[in-house]
Amino acid sequence: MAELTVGEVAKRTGVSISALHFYERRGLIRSERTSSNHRVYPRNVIRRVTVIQIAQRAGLSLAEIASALDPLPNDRAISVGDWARVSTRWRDDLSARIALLTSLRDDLTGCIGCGCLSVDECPLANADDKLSKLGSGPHLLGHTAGQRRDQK
Amino acid sequence: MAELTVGEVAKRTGVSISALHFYERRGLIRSERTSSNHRVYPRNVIRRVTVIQIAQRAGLSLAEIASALDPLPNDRAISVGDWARVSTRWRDDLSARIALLTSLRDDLTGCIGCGCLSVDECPLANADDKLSKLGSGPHLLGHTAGQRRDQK
DNA sequence: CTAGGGCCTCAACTTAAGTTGAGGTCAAGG
DNA sequence: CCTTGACCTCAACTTAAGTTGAGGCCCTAG
Repeated sequence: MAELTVGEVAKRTGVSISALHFYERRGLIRSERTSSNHRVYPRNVIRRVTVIQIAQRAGLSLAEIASALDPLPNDRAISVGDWARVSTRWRDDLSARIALLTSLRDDLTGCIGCGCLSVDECPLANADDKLSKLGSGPHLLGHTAGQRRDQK
Repeated sequence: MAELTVGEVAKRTGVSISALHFYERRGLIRSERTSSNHRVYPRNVIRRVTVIQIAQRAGLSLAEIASALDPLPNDRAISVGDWARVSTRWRDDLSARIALLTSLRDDLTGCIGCGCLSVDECPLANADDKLSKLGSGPHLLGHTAGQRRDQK
């Protein structure tokens, strides 16, 4: 049994069938079809989906994940080298996000109870400089959203 | 000049007028009207909006912010005590998010190049236990989204 | 008087990541 | 033969946080 059906992939990865269809439309995974038009996946799709899940937890959007995964083989298994390249980048992204949140938390800790929220003196109130770089732009949203959503 | 117009609030806080309208619909801020139906805000709305921005950076959704701000006075300025109560809670949320991302990063660091992505042995591949609480579900998206949007 | 600026409302659109449902196919089992 | 289960497609809906645009009011300056 070298190949898997959608249902099997869904079961093994915990990702819903509709999400797998969706990933396929977005170009994150690919499938072959049986004579009766059912999807069939090579076994390594499991690893690919796993990588996608990790990246999502790290806060990347599917678009970002897609572009990172793009150069990787679809048919062949993801190699150690491929993974090293990709994971290093993601770890760095994560570090940046962590640094951002940490500095915000530190400011927050310093300001608890200080009542200094006056727009000009508080580091929190005018931290925009600090945060505008990473915090803004098109990704935070998608990104953060992902995180928050988890909690519901 | 004890009162502010929307345009002034927008200018001072960096939040667009349409976003201020939106916050009002969501119950995060409140306004009075002039005889010609224009919004007028008490000066402390600036502080309130500042607090909203900080919370958004911390990763909270407007709904969460609204419920935290709910018990706080709309008319009177936010007191030091109010702020301490609210900011302490947010700092703790932030700490939790930071811890989550940090553990993910550590796993990622440990796994770079190990090629162990096999579904059963890798801490990353089956970290679901760890992360499922905070990381999955429908909310990931929305939350992140807020942050992302800011940047545009 | 009329142009412009600032503001108002309301509806529709946007992105992300999926989910949900309707309607249809195919193969195996009773 | 007919039902059931697994799968297929396609369109529409969902949430979040706003943005955009149309159509309209009021006040001030030229």
